[in-house]
Amino acid sequence: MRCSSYFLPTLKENPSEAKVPSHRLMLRSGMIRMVTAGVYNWLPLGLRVIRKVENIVREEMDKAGAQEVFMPMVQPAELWQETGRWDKYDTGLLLKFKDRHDHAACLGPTHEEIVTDLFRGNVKSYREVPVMLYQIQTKFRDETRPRFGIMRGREFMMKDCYSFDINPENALKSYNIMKDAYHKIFTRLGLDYRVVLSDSGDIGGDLSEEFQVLAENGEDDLLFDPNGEYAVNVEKHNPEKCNIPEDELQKAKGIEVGNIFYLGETYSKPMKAQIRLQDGSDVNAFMGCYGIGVSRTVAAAIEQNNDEKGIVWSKEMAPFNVGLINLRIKDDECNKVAEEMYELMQQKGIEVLYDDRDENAGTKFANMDLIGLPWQAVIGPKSIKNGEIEWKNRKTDEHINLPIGTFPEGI
RNA sequence: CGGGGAGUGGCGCAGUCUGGUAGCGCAUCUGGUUUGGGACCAGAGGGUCGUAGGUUCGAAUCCUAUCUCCCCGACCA
Repeated sequence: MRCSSYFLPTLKENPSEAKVPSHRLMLRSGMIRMVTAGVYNWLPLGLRVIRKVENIVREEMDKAGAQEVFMPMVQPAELWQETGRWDKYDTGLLLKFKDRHDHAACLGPTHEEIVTDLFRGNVKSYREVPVMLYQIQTKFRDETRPRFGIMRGREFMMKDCYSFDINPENALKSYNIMKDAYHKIFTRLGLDYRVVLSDSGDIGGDLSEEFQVLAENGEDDLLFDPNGEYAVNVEKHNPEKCNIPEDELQKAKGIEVGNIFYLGETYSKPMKAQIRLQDGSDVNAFMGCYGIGVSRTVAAAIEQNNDEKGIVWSKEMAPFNVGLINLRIKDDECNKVAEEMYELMQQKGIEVLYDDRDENAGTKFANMDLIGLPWQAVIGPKSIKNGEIEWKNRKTDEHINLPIGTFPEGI
């Protein structure tokens, strides 16, 4: 992609409304723009990062045996009335409205009702389970106080997965398969995270764990013992069940990027989602649900990886692998080398953002540092007269000169 | 929802107390000089001050209402 034709509106100054690094940097680097409180446009650069996260999530979900579906954003009131959640959320996050037939509906904040309805209408036999269905989709929760950019938005991108089994034992197997997949996902994304026990809240069920990215600006308070025996969200902390002395517990702030719930019959019972067993009897499906805040994960990664110059992307999440900087767009030699390198990288499948604008060196460096691609390839008269290109590692700030047409290791 | 702060060209802000119809930096456009860390010179365009009422000869400035955004708290499958 060429900067000269890329829709990438960067900001030199900090927008006044952005108080945390991720929000500030996402606005400045041209990843997002706010439409209204908690609702954002994702611009091309930001969307590329979202897609990277989505693809990793998708790969690991598929490997774990889950199957991708796509459920509706608009959900009829009836299904929510079946579980009692229509009235329960009357004061809160459900954004309700009526269609032209005066039919009550809501924007989906989560999909337990929808997926349970899908399951009960189409799965009847123990032979057909376990079933794990997931989607990556926009959610809407009418939060009373959206904040920190997309960290707590009202509309956001989420991966939600649901499992169905014939008994608690099998359901826990599904739960653990998902837990394992989550470890793989957050490890691949290069995030420093902890798994903590959490309160199930309104979703119900009796076992839930959260995947928390450690960050100063996290909204959740965590407690864990250094040996890893005990780790909780403070809302779940129970001194009686904790063998560790209070003063030996470590405290940390976390951003909840994923959570997994064992639901049991919470939804299948009121919605009569039953499975016929070998002996001809029917049992309620034992369910689990598993969420990952895809857009929030992007913010969490930035909270954890930034410096005074801007974002520092991991290889897996970076919107492009390389930022190619041509310092002298009007110099024939520089231009020739830059164009050749741009072509070569594309041929090699290296995703490259080519700054081909007629700007000052300082502007280009500052912009590329802000965007935070893992590598910068700098083409200027100094290096090409030796037949070399200067490569800069954004994270380590190491500079190395390599012959034109070659690449640093690990790119 | 309670408390606090703020709305003035695209962005960041000054002006408001002590009314006299708007200013600065960045960005944008034109021309030129530049080009290894957000360069310089000259010129140009762009706002009627969140919105609605009111007071006044006159309102960005005073009064009332309202909308929006941000922060703290409560809330947050």
